[in-house]
Amino acid sequence: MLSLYNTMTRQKQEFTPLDPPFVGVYVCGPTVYGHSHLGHGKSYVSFDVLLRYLRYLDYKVRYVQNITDVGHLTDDADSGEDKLQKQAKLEKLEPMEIAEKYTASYFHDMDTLGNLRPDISPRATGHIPEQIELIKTLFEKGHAYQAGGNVYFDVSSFPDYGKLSGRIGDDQKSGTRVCVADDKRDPRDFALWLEASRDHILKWNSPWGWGYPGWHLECSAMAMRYLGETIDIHGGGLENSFPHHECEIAQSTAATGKEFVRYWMHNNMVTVDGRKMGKSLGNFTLLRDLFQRWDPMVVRLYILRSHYRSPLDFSDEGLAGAKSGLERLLSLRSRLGDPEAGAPARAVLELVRETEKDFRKSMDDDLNTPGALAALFEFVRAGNILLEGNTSEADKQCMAVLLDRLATEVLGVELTSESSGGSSEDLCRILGGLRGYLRKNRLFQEADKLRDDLAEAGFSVRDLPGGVSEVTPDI
RNA sequence: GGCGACGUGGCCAAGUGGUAAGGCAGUGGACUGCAAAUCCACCAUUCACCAGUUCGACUCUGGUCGUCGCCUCCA
Repeated sequence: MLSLYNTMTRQKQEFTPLDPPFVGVYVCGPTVYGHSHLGHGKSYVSFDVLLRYLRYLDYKVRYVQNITDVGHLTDDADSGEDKLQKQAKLEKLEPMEIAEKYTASYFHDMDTLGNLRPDISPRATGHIPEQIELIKTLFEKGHAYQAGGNVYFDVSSFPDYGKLSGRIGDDQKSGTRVCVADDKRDPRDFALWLEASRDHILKWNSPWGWGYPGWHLECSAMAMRYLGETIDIHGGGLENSFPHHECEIAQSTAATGKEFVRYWMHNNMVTVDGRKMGKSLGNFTLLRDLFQRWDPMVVRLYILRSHYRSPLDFSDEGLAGAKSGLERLLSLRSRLGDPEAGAPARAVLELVRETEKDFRKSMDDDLNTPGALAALFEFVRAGNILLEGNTSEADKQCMAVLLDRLATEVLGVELTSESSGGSSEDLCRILGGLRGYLRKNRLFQEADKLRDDLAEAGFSVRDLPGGVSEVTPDI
């Protein structure tokens, strides 16, 4: 039975969908004005694993993740500049060109990391009518008020505001750096619609004049549009729980009178030397740069080695550890090959069953991927031992299927080296044969020279029992 | 100031009221022509600190110290 930590109740709860077997999941997507960094990677890998695991459990999941291509300001006062517009000026492009460019970059990085595409990736600018409708409803129900060309949500009309983040009461003023817009009735009130200045490029006509939607509105509008008024799971980064998700709850619940989200999930941050990796500190590492130095699957495994609700401190040492672990998994998978199915031995069936049981036990416990990986590594040792003895093709097939299902299908860690397909695979076999031949004839100097040259070219040599050698590209 | 999270071996990282998974690194051994890979063995009497509850706590309660996040856009 899967249990998930619900930020709203501050405890792990058994997961049951509203309308089984269907599950609606909404995850806050990126604002597309820059390339993705490791922090995005951790977040979206975590939720990708949630999706994969739900599907492994045979739920029919609809996964919606927005693309924010408008509307967020550089600061809380109305004076802030649209971030896309700012980046557009910098790059001398249209805001929509910026959105296109970084949306493509985002998808490319996520594909490389092995994340499945969301079923729907709605753009905020494509849902302005839905957002305007939502504001109208809030007006009708007395939760919104107008101040000039701006429209605000009246927080005092929604008593549950602050429940998710534990910020009850209105004394959020002391010690904060919030610059309160002076046309708000209450400092906690937040914008639903903002009047656009003359030089603002991204703007739309509305009942309240030309403007653009508030910062929190798009997620409410798009989540409800595609997943209904009550959605099963809403995910996002921890830093979004307040104010973003708090405001989403207020808007959506006030508009429909129904519970908006049943399970709130928040993933923790990537840190660098203990400090949050983020755009404001400028201490971020871009995924595309990371991929130059590390195989994307190393990065993925590195992320999975810590729990999604724990912070992950970025270090080369950690990445190196993940790399060794990945090599271990790859090595076993490659030893198993691609054999025919059949009737495996009892010991193999037993091992496979135990492994899957342990794996599921960890995953059921709020997606404990470090625990799930431990089960996999124990399987690797046991599998290697079995391979030392007499194993049938059916045994190997059975073990290979398990690895493919748990490591690749559920955790998304690709274990086939598709990079070495075709001709290079043939070359590796020929060179492996050559080293075997040289060793058999005790031409060790020549054999070792070949090994050294291959190492320099990025290939590892492994002498197998029986005199042949295996050549594989390094990761 | 308010809200919240965390503190486990050299590093990373799980965990249960009944006596510490796993990975990396390290050491010794088997195997090898030598390596690598693989396997075997070793590697925290101890889980920030101090009290308390308990037959028994790393796990529950209270306190102390430390680190971090949010309260402004941010995954």
